[in-house]
Amino acid sequence: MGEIKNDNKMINIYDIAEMSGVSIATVSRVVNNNPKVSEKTKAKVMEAIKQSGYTPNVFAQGLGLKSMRTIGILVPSIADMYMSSAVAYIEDNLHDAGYDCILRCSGYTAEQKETHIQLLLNKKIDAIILVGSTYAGSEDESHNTDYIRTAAKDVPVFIINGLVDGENIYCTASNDYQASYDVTTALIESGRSKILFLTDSRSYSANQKKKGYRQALNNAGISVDERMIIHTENKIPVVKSLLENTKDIEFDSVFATDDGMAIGALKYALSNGIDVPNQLSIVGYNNSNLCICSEPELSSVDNKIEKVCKDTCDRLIDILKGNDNVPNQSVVACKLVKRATTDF
Amino acid sequence: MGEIKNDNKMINIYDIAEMSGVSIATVSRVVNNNPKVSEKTKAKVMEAIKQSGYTPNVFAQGLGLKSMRTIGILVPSIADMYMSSAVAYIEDNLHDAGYDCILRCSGYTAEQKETHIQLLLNKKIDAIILVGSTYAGSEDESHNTDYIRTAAKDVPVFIINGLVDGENIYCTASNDYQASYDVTTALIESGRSKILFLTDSRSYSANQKKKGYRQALNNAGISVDERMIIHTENKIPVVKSLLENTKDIEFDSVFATDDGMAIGALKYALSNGIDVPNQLSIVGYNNSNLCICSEPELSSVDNKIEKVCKDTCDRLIDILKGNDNVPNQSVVACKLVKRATTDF
DNA sequence: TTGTATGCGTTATCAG
DNA sequence: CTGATAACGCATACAA
Repeated sequence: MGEIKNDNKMINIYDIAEMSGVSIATVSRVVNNNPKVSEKTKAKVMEAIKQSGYTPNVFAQGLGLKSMRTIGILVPSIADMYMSSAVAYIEDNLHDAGYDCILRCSGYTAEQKETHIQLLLNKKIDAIILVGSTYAGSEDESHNTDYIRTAAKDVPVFIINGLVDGENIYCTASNDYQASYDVTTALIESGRSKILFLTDSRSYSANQKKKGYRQALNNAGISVDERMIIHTENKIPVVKSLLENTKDIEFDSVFATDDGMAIGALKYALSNGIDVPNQLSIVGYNNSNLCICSEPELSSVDNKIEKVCKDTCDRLIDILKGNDNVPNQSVVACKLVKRATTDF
Repeated sequence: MGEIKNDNKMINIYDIAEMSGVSIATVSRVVNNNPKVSEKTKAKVMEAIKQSGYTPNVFAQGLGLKSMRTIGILVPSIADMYMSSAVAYIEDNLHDAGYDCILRCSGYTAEQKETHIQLLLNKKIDAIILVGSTYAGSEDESHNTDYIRTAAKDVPVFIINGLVDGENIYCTASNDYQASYDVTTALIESGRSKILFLTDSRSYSANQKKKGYRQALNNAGISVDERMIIHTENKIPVVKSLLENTKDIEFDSVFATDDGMAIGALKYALSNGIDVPNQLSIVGYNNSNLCICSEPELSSVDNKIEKVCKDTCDRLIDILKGNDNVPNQSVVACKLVKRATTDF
């Protein structure tokens, strides 16, 4: 047992050179599709490679090229549905372009994020992608994105759904401000005025949503009641019992920055005999599976994560090709998906 | 713009050696915590390292050690909730042990799986983890796990939720046979006899579930009606309309191999005025978020993915430490979570 | 305890 | 078009 000592000396470029009667330089040229090599010798070398099943040693390649064609992906939690689908799109795009992905889950605290980003940089990745606006700093502490600018001195940094200024930093975000403004406005136009805003985050994205909510109320001449803006956990039962214990403030609609919280509100309504959407309209965010699981099905904002990821990867690939005129920021429009928890 | 040419010559072991007035060998010893180095010189070197912010070049380390302490994770789709939570646990465990993870999403076809596993091997990872029983072969084609045995000649292969024989292959699976047997038996004992079995897969795991279902029926003296075993897609609306068009076969309960299909069945019941659980009992699998999203909430099998991942990583770390007596297979018990779609 | 010298497997720069 | 050979940055066996 356990005798898989893997002593089989890996075949290397010298072996191929010998087998095909050429120098290692020529083998290297063939492997790298260098045009200045005659068809004849190329054929010989290719044959030897095929026979032996040779593949170049990536460590040696990395040492020479200072790159292993690897991208670091940092995500607070891959178990989150929004993040995991983002990673799915990213991995797919990058893989097609010949890059591998190192995944790290950082958690949400500032310290964790900085530590993980540093560890990732040590791996000499070609670029880093930060998934989720949690990396884009929070409400009051605008300074705490400095660690991103520091990282950007080493490799290009790409942010999914956050906007951070800085050289070598590239951001793609869905237009959460506009989407949030539009949803709030639609609720108002459908006769609602007491709109509960539920969020679990103080990230860049959450702030954009909050701004859109405020602006829509302002534009409609409704003064913002700060008690209507509630920070909670993105967990169905937590939100449900939260609302059950919030009898002091009246609301005729709920707008949540994640579907989980919206479902919590829906559960609250169902178990308290509140008619949805007539007595209570509910809108979620992210257009996740939960939307079509609930009954009635949940209206939600589709934040076009696939497009955001595609844009990000396209620009990453451009940058790594050496392309110079790549825009630093881009914004993707969201889309409201109307289902049965709203009547507009 | 674009002037981030990164020309800053990376500081290397020679620089540190010079700065601290020692040889590179000594620096290397300090970096690797080699005990035979005096406290005094160690302090000097540490100081230089701290001053300069030096970190060893991982490519050079890899070239010498033939390892970059990296584990390859192969998963058919990271957007799947079950898989993404598995990857979350795996990444966490491995990270704590000082390993990084390369993630690849392979898709479900045999060809894709083989290609991706090969590409992963070329990266000279230290081990490979296959997440999901789709890698463990399907019903009829027992031979098609050979590509796993081939890979295992290069590096240890770990399978999450599948059992494949072979040297250097280590498997951890939840006991889906037993769980399925227990669920089916419970349904029977609560007075059901026409149990629809819904599945979207022919993987090892799906087969185990099917066997448990059959065995329970047999033991109860109920002959298996093959029409009750239905292969479909794990999509809520697909299953819902499937059942709406299946008026020819009667059923008083549904057991699905994934929560998504169970929710589809629930939706069918709700929209057709069928009382759940009285007229129709429903049990799902994976105990996902969907269970507490639906109304009534879904009974489901918790397959203890966290424990499965922990076991897998523990053994992986053991193996890579050179430990010899590591069991090849282990099985983790599932747990039925009773909610409102069943009355037992 | 410390230093010297060599190997690891490529890529790339020169000559030829 | 092809071949020597010098980096690349580190670990380590061997000397001292």
